[in-house]
Amino acid sequence: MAKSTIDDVASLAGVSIKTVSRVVNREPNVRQATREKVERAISSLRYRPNISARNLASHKSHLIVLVYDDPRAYDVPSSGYIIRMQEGALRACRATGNELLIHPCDYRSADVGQELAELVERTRPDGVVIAAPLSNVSTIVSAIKDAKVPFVRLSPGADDPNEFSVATNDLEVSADMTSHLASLGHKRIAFITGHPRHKAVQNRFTGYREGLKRNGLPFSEQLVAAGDNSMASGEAAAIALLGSEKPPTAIFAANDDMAAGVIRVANRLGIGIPDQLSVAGFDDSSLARQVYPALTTVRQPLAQMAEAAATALIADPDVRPESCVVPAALRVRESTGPAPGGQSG
Amino acid sequence: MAKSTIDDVASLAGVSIKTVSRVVNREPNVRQATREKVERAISSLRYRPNISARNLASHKSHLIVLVYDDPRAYDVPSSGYIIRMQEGALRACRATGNELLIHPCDYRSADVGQELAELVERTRPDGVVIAAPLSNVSTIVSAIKDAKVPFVRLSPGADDPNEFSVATNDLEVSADMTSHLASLGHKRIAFITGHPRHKAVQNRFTGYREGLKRNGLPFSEQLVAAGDNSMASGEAAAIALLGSEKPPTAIFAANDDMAAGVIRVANRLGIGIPDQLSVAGFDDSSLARQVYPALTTVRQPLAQMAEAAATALIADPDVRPESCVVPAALRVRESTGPAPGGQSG
DNA sequence: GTGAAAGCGCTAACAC
DNA sequence: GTGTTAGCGCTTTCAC
Repeated sequence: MAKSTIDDVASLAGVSIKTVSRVVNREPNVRQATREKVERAISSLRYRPNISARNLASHKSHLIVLVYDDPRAYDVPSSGYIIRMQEGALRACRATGNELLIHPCDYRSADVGQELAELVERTRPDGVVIAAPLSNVSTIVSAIKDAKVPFVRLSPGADDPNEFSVATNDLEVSADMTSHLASLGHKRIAFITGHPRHKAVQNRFTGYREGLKRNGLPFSEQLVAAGDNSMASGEAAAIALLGSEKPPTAIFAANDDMAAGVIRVANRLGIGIPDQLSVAGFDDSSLARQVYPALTTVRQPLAQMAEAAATALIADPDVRPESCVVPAALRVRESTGPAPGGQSG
Repeated sequence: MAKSTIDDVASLAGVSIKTVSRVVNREPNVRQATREKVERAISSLRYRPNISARNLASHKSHLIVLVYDDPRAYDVPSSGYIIRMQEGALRACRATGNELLIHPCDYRSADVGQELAELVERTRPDGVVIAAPLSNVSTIVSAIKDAKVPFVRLSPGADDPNEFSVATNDLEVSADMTSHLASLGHKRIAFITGHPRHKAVQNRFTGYREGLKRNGLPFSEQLVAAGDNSMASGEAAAIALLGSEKPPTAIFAANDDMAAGVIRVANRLGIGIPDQLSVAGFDDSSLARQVYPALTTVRQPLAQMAEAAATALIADPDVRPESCVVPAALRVRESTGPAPGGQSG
């Protein structure tokens, strides 16, 4: 038997197609008895509305696009990051009968803007979720803005109060991590900065400084090394930091990949973790539980952030919520411990 | 200005909408001059065909669904695995103007079948790519088969010659890995088996035995430990293997996560890698380069496999290609070396 | 080579 | 509460 249409359902139920449409779309103004009659017809015919027809008639696509940095472009692909965002966006879509289109792209490419504009023109999504670090690249954001499609940025520190965006409290939680290390008796806490384009990652540095201040610890340039989010850069930073005159007793890296680099170097140098050196990361990537010892890190609520973003896009555009902040949480594992020889707290 | 339609283009170019349609769809039977005239109109109006209208009229959705095991369900999410498949499927879709819908699902759930049937009924994709290990679960495959939608299984060892499927040579390459270890002088090569449901993973075990045979090495049950693809199971297996009377000098795990577990245990026990113990994995997950020492493993051509599968689905169904095998490759890194005290070859 | 007419299966606007 | 009438923007069929 061929696919049944709304007309089949209508004639079987003995009503008009409009009534069927009302039942399917859960609109009001249908008597209970009629509704049940239609529902019986629907299930006996195994009727499923044709999405294309619905989209064409309703001028909506029921499609949400998730745009993120192409993992191929990274030194070490942070796949877990992407998967968790997809998970959240999918949850929002499934709950509402929408579909998710994923679109990894390389923000370093000259024509990302053009690429995204075409994507939007072609698929006419109901909304676009832009993940960090793309959400901080102005060419990307403005390409989507110009395409006149609703969008939400997944980014720390919402800047433009007119635009809805979903953020996490990178700064605050980084200060907390620094306090965690300070409370273990560490006085010389180093920081490895991340990719300068990634704004969230900059906030982590600010949070680190804030954390030092809160604990009455002085900030020193000697205790800061520059990284670029890759594990290799974490290794280089660790070598510099640990080879210095007064090496730190704790290293806080702006992401897990770099923290893993620190651990690798420590292993190579025979420096015990956490006995001689405490190491903390940020992201709680799957890597964090896979390195030895397991990494103390920060769990970003990526899935919840993406879910909130997609939900906002799907909701009635007139009642778009305020920009929201989903808090991250410390995950204390084995890589941090009392400062060596110190009077730990 | 509002979005332009095919009618706008037709009147601007002074032709009928059918001619515009022909140009857009690259159909023959349009004079070159006409074609150019239409193309000028298209670009001056920035015309983009409406997908929903096209799909409705053509009875196609231009959608490919990629179904895979929900990473949330795993102990250690193998996100890289999924990202690489997505990458390949996306490549095929982008090249042909199709879109990809991703659908992670839990194959342990009682109603996956129902869930997938509804997905297909709702989205009417032009094809479904089923990733391993789902491609070996009969309820899943038959749910999709019953939905009468074309599908391709990403699975080792195509069984049903009537069905198109894309595979890799797990068995052959596992034998090669075993030979690699044997050629380093290892005589006692252990194997950690993977999740019994994952057929590819079983083939790796067969390949291991084949490799032993090729190198004149005896197979021994004592050198086999059961795992379930998780890192924890790899650790347990390593403890059993290394604590036995005659411990192996090399351990080949059916996937990288378990191999990482072996490395963790060796680190904990103070066993040097590769000096005292060689370790090999399978998958070349990002983890493989993140553990210390970097893991010798097998690179599965996941992206190419998914691309081949999606391409086949998109192509004319009458010219569906033969089932194909995309070969995997050894990635020799630092975790394998000459057998200790042995007369290495 | 090109065009006219007839839908695809649904929703929107409005009548009843 | 429910039905009628028009489309939405394309592709298809077939005529010319």
